[in-house]
Amino acid sequence: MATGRTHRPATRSRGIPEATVARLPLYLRALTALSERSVPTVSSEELAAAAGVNSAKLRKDFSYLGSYGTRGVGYDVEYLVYQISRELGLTQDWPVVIVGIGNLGAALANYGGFASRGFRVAALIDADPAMAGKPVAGIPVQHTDELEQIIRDNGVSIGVIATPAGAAQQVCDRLVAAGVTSILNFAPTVLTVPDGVDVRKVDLSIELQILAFHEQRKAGEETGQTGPGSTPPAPPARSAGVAAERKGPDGDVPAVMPA
Amino acid sequence: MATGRTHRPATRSRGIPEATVARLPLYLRALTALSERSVPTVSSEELAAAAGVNSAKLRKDFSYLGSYGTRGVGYDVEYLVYQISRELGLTQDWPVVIVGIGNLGAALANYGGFASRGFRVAALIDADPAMAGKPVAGIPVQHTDELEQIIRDNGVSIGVIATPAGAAQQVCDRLVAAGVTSILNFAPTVLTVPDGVDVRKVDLSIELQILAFHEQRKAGEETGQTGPGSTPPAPPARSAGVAAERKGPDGDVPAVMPA
DNA sequence: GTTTGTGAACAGTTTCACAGCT
DNA sequence: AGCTGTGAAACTGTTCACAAAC
Repeated sequence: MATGRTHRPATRSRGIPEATVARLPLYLRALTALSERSVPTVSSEELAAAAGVNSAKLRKDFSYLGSYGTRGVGYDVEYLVYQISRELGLTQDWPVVIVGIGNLGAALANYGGFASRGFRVAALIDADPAMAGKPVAGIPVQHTDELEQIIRDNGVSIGVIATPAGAAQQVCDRLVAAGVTSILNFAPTVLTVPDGVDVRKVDLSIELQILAFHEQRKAGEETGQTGPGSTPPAPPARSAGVAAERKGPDGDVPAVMPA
Repeated sequence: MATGRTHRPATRSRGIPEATVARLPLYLRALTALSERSVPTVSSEELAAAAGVNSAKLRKDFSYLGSYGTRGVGYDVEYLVYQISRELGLTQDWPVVIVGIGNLGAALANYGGFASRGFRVAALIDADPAMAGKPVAGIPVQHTDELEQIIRDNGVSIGVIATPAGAAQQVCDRLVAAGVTSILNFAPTVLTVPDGVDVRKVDLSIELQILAFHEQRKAGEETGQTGPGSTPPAPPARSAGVAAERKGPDGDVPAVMPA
């Protein structure tokens, strides 16, 4: 076994299945919209439609939280908003730091949905000394040297990494050492963290590749073809032992096929 | 049944499980890194470690693609890069449009990982006439009026929505009507699309809420408490019929608990 | 001896369908 | 009559463990 865990152990936290937890924010958003329109109660059918899931799933999900509905009537919107908020831990506020204030980090800092819902941007941190003091989204950027201090002074337990891939693991290690136990990673790298630290990743490039897979399938269905017949698949070296005849001195991969 | 599907039908596409498809980009990234270091072969154990999964899972995943390894040796890096790229449809290039060039849209346009791996930003589109013509990441922003024209002229089948939530469904409808069949949605809304259109969403706020849930659980374990005892849970109105006594005239929800 | 590929066991998730409460 | 809450069934995904290939 290696130095640290890479994946959280799918911890069926407190009896609530992970898949359910991942949907609670969706329900909460739909409920908040209903609440703003002063809708008093909602049925599982209506709420499920608003959240984009089916109603049986929604009822099962809510059953893990307790019996918060009324048979023959539906769910009290306000009450459910409160219960889900509480379950998600949104009745307290969570100071977060964003590390890496490039294009993406700045966009995140400016993102409204961040500030709402109990999350507060406690600090913006960047390695570039030239950025120090410059305000982004009204918050002055601080230098990476201050990272540990900032984490401790603000009691930060959630960190957002928006650095280049090369810096992400190092930043992650420092965040964890300073006491952060939840990390949202936007850098395209696999982070290794100790047990007890949660990592979630958001990866644009991965999402696009998944879409491309399905897109290709759709196209292939129409024409009966699997893909465009470009270079034929180079067969793996068949001679025993050394299998690396094909790799040229430049070591460059045609992974992306420029054309 | 409503006007359109909200969820793709979990289509176990071409025999490859969805969960496996979602990990292929991860393997590809790890393999590309190995390839750049001119590593000729890799074992399932090593590659799994680099991708942050366990080796049994990786072998099972690869078994869906075919038998591309050599027992006693491992996998040929170059060959596997090619096979996965092809499976994901990355041997062709995919023109994408980004709609909504605010902070986030601009960050996405500037994101390097976008341009690599077969994705090409074909156009940037924004509703603000003042932005039209202004170059972002070297690409001039075009007005929403041109959307249909752009999609068709460039044969775009993948669209990225980075607009405010309120505009997202409308933009989505126009993209779909113009021929887009895969959408990556950054707006915090549930999109409704017809059958045959894939939607993937990236939602910062949801990810943070999931982290908060686990974070709260960790805190609760230490102290034996479930949460901070703020306002006691308002009981659901017990009288039959009208259940909305508590909602004030401003209709604002205490979902977020300012303190 | 090493490492893949895979059937079989296990675990988690979704859907069904209906009993039970209002 | 209407809608929730939930066992049971069906399905999907993961892990185990070992035979087969090198």
